Amino acid sequence: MDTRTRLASLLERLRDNGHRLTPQRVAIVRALIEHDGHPTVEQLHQSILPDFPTTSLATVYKTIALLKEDGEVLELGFGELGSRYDGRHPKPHPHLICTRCGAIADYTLQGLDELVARMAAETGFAVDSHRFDMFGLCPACRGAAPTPPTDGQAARHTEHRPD
Amino acid sequence: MDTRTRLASLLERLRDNGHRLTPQRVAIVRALIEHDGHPTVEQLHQSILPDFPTTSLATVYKTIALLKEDGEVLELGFGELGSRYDGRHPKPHPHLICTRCGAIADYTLQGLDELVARMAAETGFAVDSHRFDMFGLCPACRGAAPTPPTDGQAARHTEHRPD
DNA sequence: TTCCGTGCAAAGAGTTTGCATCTGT
DNA sequence: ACAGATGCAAACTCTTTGCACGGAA
Repeated sequence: MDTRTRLASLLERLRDNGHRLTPQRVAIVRALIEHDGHPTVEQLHQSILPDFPTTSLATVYKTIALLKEDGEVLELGFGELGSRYDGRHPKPHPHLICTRCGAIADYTLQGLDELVARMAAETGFAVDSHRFDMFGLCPACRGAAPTPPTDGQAARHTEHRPD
Repeated sequence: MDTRTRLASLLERLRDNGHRLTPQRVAIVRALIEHDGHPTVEQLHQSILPDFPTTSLATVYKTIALLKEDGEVLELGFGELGSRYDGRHPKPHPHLICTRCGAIADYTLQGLDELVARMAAETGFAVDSHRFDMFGLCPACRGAAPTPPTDGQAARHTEHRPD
């Protein structure tokens, strides 16, 4: 599904659920869908500020909350590191998170649902969602300086959340 | 490994790393190891209060931080729901979390390490840890009232974190 | 016109930190 | 004795909430 279709789908969903399509809301949803990656609330806020300079973080949070209610956005909370959102693929799936540059890659694991179902069956739990994250260094950061002390040579590629 | 051995092992580790074995610290580590489940900081704090009434939450956090540095405790952060700690099995492993009563069950998944290694190899990430959690209803909560409105009959078994 | 949404600021929760006072080693 | 630990309170971050004004339907 292309981003245009997905965007229309989300807006329609909001409208059908009795929510108003304010310009800010549309902009937030658009930013969420068009952002290639797993944006933070802060990043979404920043992307719409040029068009809507008075938009508050609270509004972004509220809009995302609406989408979460409908299961149209996947929230990846990382404790103190804040949360990332995926409005393109809201179904749970594995992620690879770079602990150095913050990049997050999606992974499609065949048979994961069956695996989860098997564990559920064995334990007697009625599982309805899951979370599978792996932490380490992304390909780019593996090649970069091991643990940059204070040098400014390694072209520290700026992916998301550089910390 | 029984809890007694594990406790001695952790205390030794702390001592070897140049940390002092204060009574509070020993009590916190003991509480962590002896707690059958995945205690919260609050729970650890409560368990040692009878013996050390002046102990502060900060001290509990600091002690856990030491163990985390040594990789001797597994931290399960749940965003707004706070964190749970596992001092018995610090190696990453799957968990089944009951969203109703808060119970957390461990699961030993054969071949998980190989699976993670395969995903790492395919994506080029250098994975050094992971997190695999499943959310749903535990066996006890499945049988209980679907979504207790206001009745007081269902013997709502008190596991951890009743929410 | 009527609610719902916005945006500001204040509140909240969990965790961390600063600092003076103790204490293990 | 001295470096390190404790414990209190303040600080911090991310997120939620209260409320008056503004705007979608």
